[in-house]
Amino acid sequence: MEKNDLNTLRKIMNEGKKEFLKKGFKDTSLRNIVKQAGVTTGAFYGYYSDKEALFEALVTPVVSGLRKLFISAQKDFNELPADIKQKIVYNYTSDESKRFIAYIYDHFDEFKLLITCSDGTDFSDFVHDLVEVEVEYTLKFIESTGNDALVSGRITPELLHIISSAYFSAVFETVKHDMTKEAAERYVESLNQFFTAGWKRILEKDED
Amino acid sequence: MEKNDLNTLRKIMNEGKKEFLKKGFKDTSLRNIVKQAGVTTGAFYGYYSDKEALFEALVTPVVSGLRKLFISAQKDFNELPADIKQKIVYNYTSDESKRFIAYIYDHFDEFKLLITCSDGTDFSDFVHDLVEVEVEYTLKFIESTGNDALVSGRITPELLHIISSAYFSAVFETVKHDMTKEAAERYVESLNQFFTAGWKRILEKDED
Amino acid sequence: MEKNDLNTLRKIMNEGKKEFLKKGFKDTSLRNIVKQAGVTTGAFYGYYSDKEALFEALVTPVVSGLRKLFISAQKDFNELPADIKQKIVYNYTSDESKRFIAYIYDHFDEFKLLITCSDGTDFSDFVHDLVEVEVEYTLKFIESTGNDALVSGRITPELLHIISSAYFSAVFETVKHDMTKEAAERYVESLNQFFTAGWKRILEKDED
Amino acid sequence: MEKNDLNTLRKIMNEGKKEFLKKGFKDTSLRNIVKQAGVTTGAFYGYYSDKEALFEALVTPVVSGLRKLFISAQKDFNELPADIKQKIVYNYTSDESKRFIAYIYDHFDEFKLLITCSDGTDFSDFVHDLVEVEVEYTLKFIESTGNDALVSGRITPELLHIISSAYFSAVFETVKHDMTKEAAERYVESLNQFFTAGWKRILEKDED
DNA sequence: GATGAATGAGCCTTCATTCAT
DNA sequence: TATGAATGAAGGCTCATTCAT
Repeated sequence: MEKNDLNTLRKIMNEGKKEFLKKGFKDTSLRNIVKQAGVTTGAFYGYYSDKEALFEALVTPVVSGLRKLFISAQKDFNELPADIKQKIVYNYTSDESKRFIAYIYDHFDEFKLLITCSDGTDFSDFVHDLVEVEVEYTLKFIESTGNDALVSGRITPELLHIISSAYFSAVFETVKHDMTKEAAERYVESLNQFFTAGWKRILEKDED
Repeated sequence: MEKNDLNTLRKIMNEGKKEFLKKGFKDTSLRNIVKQAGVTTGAFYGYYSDKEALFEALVTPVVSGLRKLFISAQKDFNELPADIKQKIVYNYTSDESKRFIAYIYDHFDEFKLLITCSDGTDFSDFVHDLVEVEVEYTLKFIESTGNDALVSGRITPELLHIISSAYFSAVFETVKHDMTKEAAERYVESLNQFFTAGWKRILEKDED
Repeated sequence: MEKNDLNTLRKIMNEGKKEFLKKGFKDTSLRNIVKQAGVTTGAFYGYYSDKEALFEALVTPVVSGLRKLFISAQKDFNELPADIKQKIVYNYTSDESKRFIAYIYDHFDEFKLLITCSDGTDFSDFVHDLVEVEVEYTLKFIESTGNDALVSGRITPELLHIISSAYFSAVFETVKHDMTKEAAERYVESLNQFFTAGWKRILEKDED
Repeated sequence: MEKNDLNTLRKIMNEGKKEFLKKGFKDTSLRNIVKQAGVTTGAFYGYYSDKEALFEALVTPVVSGLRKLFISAQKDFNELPADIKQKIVYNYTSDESKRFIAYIYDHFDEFKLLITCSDGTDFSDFVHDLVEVEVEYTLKFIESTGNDALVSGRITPELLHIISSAYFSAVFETVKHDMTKEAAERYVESLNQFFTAGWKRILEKDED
């Protein structure tokens, strides 16, 4: 029984993933999943309450995994003394990016699902979540270092949101384009340099 | 009613737009469009070959309009002497952005359609086109100014692609979030400063 | 077109009626109706919003027809002078019954549907409606003739309800058992005599 | 839990009763019963062959209990000398009714099941049985007392059936409406007076 | 006795599209 | 041009029941 249970569930998950990847959430039919998996619709509903529940099951672990990874990195950094933060912020970002990319490439299919095939699910803009976390911690960082960008109005939360969105969009382009992990690392490194310059520019006083 | 009868096509387009905006391309049913428009399915098929053709008709003009605007700006700039280009590049970008934003806000619904409701159509990533144009012209710019970023491998087309994607994603966040035109202009201005810094950083020699 | 329209609708109604009659509302499947009717599911939904809508369409005309007939008879009687009412009440009932039975037998299938096959629909206790009308008018009759049965508490609305239910149940037994119209008339006539005696008994003073 | 584990059968019966009462036989799903009962489908099928078998088990004891009670009362009465029967028939009915009501209220849920939730089962008109018994004994009574109602054709078995149906319908309205036992007793007493008058009327010679 | 995964036919309903008029 | 009835495949999902363990 144990063996068979795992098999059916595994088959459903595997084929579900494949189908979602191939056609996207909305155009994937349950019937097709179970047919490909060689099981019946009834069997499916023994495991999941509906199509979205399967998608969720496929994707939730990595969503919260990434989120946890990301938040803990932000938290750890945030708890450092202000002067240290100031000094290491860009290097820290670089290290963090590497772990971020590593995590993504350890669960590539799932991120592909999230980025490319999630329309019609609750995950259709999961990036938004990350953006919000980043914005939150960026605000904390700016405040804690005594930077005047916020109080002067040079930066607003909305602007941070937009910049952050730009950043994550760029990062997930690696997934959209099926880059190799190595390429992704290289590009994100460059991207970081690019963004670092940007951050420096808007965190420092205007000199237009 | 007489006046209303006059334009079946207009009614289809209006209601189609409304429905697509409300539910997205895939979840919009043709029957609902024609019902709302007060016409029949048969009438619809007199104008469009299918549901996607209507979406296309709604969106194609602004897609190519923006594309044309964008390309001509890039072309005009590209045809300037290298030293001039070098000097004015960032100001030029700023002006171009304003026209870009103006165009978007003159056709806000259509861009909303493209950004938010196009999943399932050929326009699901229409930004890609713009990115490619930008990459193409950025390459030309770099080459024509004798910058060594490309030959040194510091920059690759893929990296340009990613940065460009980031930029356009950010720009279209204004649409996603229903910003006012004025807010959008402000944010994109800031965004430009941010990206300008980035460009400077990666176009200049490494100094890590 | 007219001819075909009528045919499809008629076929759906006819076969729907047959199927409902054969299996009852809940056990009748739409698929079977349309299959028997030689049309498609899509065609069905052009006419009715769902299975219950078809049942309703089949049955509503006679439900309200009978109700109207019944109410108007009750009203007419109720508007007579009290002494006349007193005198003719039982004969009046007899005449009314005949028209009632006539109406039922003019729409026998529909009443069979209502009595035997309506479980799961809003008509599952349509008799209740008739009972309430009868109770309402019986109360008026008792009051208007100065009878003390109500004020003395010898009769209550609940008791009237029960007796009325008994009466209509009995009447519709004719349908349940597929009696001929002639048999039905005879039985209801006897039933009326039976109930008349009962009414006399409880409307008159207790003499236990 | 230990105690709870002790009686799988009881749990099935309890939850089955609850579910049938809540949704009716057809709309009750076996899966839901076993889920509520905290047992498995397999366990269920160890006790009952199918869903209807459970319903039957729930309801059969009281059906035959009532039947037995009813038949024995009828038999006892029937075995009395004709002249005695004649004299006491209506009082006898009254006493019998009390025991009848008592029995119903001792098994209220089961009767509710029978009256309100049995559609789709063989018990959907369990009253029929009682009616037939009553008709049978009424015929015997009429014959044994030498009444000419039958031979004269004034009364027929079908008429008896209808009147009997009316009576039992009325009695079970108490269950349909969740009357208290006391109210039920009162109403049935009134009902008996009502029906007694009716019986007298049709057993005696016509005098219209 | 009991498990509970699996069956698979069946349910109602929606859809883009066609076509005779 | 326009009608709108009809198509019929496909959708997600539920169900009583079985059976290997």
